[in-house]
Amino acid sequence: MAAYPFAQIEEKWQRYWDEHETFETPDEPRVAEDGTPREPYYVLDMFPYPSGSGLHVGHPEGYTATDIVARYKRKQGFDVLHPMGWDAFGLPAEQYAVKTGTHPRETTEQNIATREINTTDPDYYKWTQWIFLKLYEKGLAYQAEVPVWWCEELGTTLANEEVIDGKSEVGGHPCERVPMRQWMLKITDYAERLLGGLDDLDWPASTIKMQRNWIGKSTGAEVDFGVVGHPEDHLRVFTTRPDTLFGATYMVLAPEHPLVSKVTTEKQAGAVEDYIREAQQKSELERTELQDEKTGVFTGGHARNPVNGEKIPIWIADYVLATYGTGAIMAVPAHDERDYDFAKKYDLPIREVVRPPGDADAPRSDAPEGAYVEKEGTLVNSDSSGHAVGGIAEQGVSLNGLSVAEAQEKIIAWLDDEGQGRAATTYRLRDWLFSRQRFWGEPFPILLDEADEPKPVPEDALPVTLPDIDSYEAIGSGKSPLEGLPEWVETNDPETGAPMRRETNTMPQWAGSCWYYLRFIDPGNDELPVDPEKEKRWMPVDLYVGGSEHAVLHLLYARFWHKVLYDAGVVSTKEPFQKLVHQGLILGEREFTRYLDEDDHAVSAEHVSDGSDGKIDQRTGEPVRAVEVPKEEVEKRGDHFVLEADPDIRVEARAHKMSKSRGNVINPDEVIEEYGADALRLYEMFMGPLEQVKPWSTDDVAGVSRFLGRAWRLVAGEDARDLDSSNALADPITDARPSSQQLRTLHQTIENVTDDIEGLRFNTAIAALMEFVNEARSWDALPRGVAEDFVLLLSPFAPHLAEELWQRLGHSGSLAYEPWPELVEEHLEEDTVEMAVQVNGTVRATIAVDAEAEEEAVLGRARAEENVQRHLDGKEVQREIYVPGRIVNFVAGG
RNA sequence: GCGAAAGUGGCGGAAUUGGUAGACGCGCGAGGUUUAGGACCUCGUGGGGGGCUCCCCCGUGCGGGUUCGAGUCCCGCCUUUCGCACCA
Repeated sequence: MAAYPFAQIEEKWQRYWDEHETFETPDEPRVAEDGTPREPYYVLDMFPYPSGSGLHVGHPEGYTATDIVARYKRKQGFDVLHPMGWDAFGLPAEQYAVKTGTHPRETTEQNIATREINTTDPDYYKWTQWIFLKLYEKGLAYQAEVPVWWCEELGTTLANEEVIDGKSEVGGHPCERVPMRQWMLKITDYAERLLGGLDDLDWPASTIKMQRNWIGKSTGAEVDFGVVGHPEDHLRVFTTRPDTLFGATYMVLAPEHPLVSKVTTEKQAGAVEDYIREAQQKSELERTELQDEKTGVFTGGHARNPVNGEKIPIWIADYVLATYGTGAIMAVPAHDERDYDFAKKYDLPIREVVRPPGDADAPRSDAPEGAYVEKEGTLVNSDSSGHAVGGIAEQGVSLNGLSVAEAQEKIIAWLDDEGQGRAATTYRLRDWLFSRQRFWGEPFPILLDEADEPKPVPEDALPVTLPDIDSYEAIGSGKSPLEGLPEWVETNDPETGAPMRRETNTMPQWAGSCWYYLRFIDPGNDELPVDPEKEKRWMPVDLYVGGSEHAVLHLLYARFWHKVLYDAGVVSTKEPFQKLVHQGLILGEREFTRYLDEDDHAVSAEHVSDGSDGKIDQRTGEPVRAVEVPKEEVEKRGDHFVLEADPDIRVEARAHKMSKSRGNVINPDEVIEEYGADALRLYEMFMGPLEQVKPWSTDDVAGVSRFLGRAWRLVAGEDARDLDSSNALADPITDARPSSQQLRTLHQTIENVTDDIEGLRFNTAIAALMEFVNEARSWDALPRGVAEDFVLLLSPFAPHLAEELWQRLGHSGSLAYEPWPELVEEHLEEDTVEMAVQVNGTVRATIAVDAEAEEEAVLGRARAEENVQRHLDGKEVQREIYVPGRIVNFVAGG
């Protein structure tokens, strides 16, 4: 039998909330009893985003946390907006999973029905298109030819990750890089603001850092190098170390650099072409992963260093990325590790120009081993001031003797004066490739004329809806499936009537989720994405909870759109999400694994490591296979778990990510079936800190379920078996005044639970509620007022049970808007306190002393303790440490 | 390779201003209750030791240090997890 009748209780109260629209968020602020309007509080979960592993208990974790905060804030007198919705675009095959993915609302209640939004609803994506038009009007959406992987056999384009060794991951068909017309969003225009905006956000430091790294701001200089034999051209490089210009002994271009063919000499043409072809076959993944050995070829051409007129060779190498900076670098092997490796391999000259601090005077004929990359030291070998620099400047420049910082400043000024360079900032962030050749996405509100010139669809013609078709399959040749629907594609210019074609690419998955938090505020508006008054009232989102896998993509894209909407006057805040928390992953139950080699001999776990093709015995390189071991056959020896039957064989003990293939997925529906939604909520929060990765343990769910049963019986009575035993109360519920001891227990609980919810420490908040119940069960009688406050404290965590108990305590309505119990400090005060007495830092006794006791009296009591005397015997007390209410420490020696 | 976070009982985790380490829960043990129980109740539970209402020693990844006092602060390692990975 269940610990308490949760099934009846939960069904009853879910129906009640639904019928009474208990959690409806009003558009107009509610007014508190004293006439002041309630403050708004906006708490939001990231859109459910279905994955291949289907529905599992990780899903409700974030929702439960936000639901607890929402319920708590309502009791604190806030108007709370806590909506839910889903993003169904992008993954048609998983739409069913998306729908079941929203099912966890059973655990978070149907408090959202009237604000539900769905990105695939034309009434929603009308405004996604509207926002795209704003981007377009501002010149932030443009078309460009971008190389993408194209697979002829599969008839589709593929992402970088889907191509290995120039072949498709699926089927192994050959692929090639083809430039295609793509829509791009100019997120780079906002790089600086996206960076600056991070400063004032209450976000996890790691996420802020990831965004900073992603944006990747570098400051330095652009420098123009002349091309020998081509006076009309120059090679522009970006460098963060312009101080090392005199140390540049060669240049390297990315294989895709536009000037490669021009600088290549006839003699080198064959080698260069071969190299470029090879580089093209590699995916970007390979180019970066196979980093062990750098490769490159000499073009035969030379460049001229603007600071000294030196003629240096031009190479091409794929360690220089076409997409970063200018796609060309000056190589300073003495002060850059990559350049150093390359110079060593191809025997290129290395010239030291920054001498590390400490050996400034040491004369050096040979370049030192390795690259010195620190920015401390003194410039050497950097002087062209005695002469004109041929064709560039009348007078050279000297950096010798300067620090790195001084040298940078001086050389940038000199380059600027001579027109050969300038201070510059570069970002790693690239413009956002915004089009997909898929059916299931938002259509672009764009028409193309006969010359392929885009023209926006007028606002009043939105939305541009997807056609109603059965087959979503690709039609080949790199075209969107929409292209095969002439009746949809062919249209007329609504202004001139001229024949036009619709843009057939669709928007990527991220589009709809870039602004959904605004739509929740005003879901039915057909005039605007969101009403400005309402936007002002609710924004920004006060608490945003979601997985860290979106740390860069969604959170960066949404911030970008938000800033564009701010510039367009649509929103009043510069940042959308004020406070952000990532819930930690929930892993499967802990498993014990042993390993067997091919002959079924046991292999101790410490010898097993990851091979290229699964687990191997690292001593022999032989493959091993994993076998699960029941936990009864395992014991702990020292730091490791071993087989009970053979203690020399270690087993691996760890929890794994839930996945269908591993078969360790816990389904929340089954947990709810057995223990109820309140128990599931409570357990998910009790497991540990919200942000932390935690292993699931079904046994532990039983523990919190027992606690709920004890709470139920504490208030409803030991005999309360089901709802039919009417509105029974426990006999010991009394109308007598609570004792000071009872008040102290209650108010300690109020203090702990309140502080812990504020800090999102739900695990310790629940522990405090458990302590209350453990204590209260020993009382002869439970005063009604104490019981009521306890039920209110419990209610954010176990709302169904709390409502039922609240009703049994004599209330007719929901407790959802009952005020949160207030802490009364004086109830916390204790008459006596326990203090530890130490001798030389080790506890030798504890004494109960009057809370008001004077230091001397306490020390006297402490000294009088028998065990303290024993340890002080024959010693002289040199010092007495007294920390009121906490500790006494006698420091004795001799 | 670089960066960040974290290492506490058999397990999940408490103890974030240095002040009685192990709250709370699981598991385990003993007892009670029950026709029965994967229910409920009571007590115990870091390890070791003793002459066992009590006392002693050891104990928060490892090695040093600061302090009357360190899980907490400092220095140096080790391990794990998560990011980033030629960004000039």
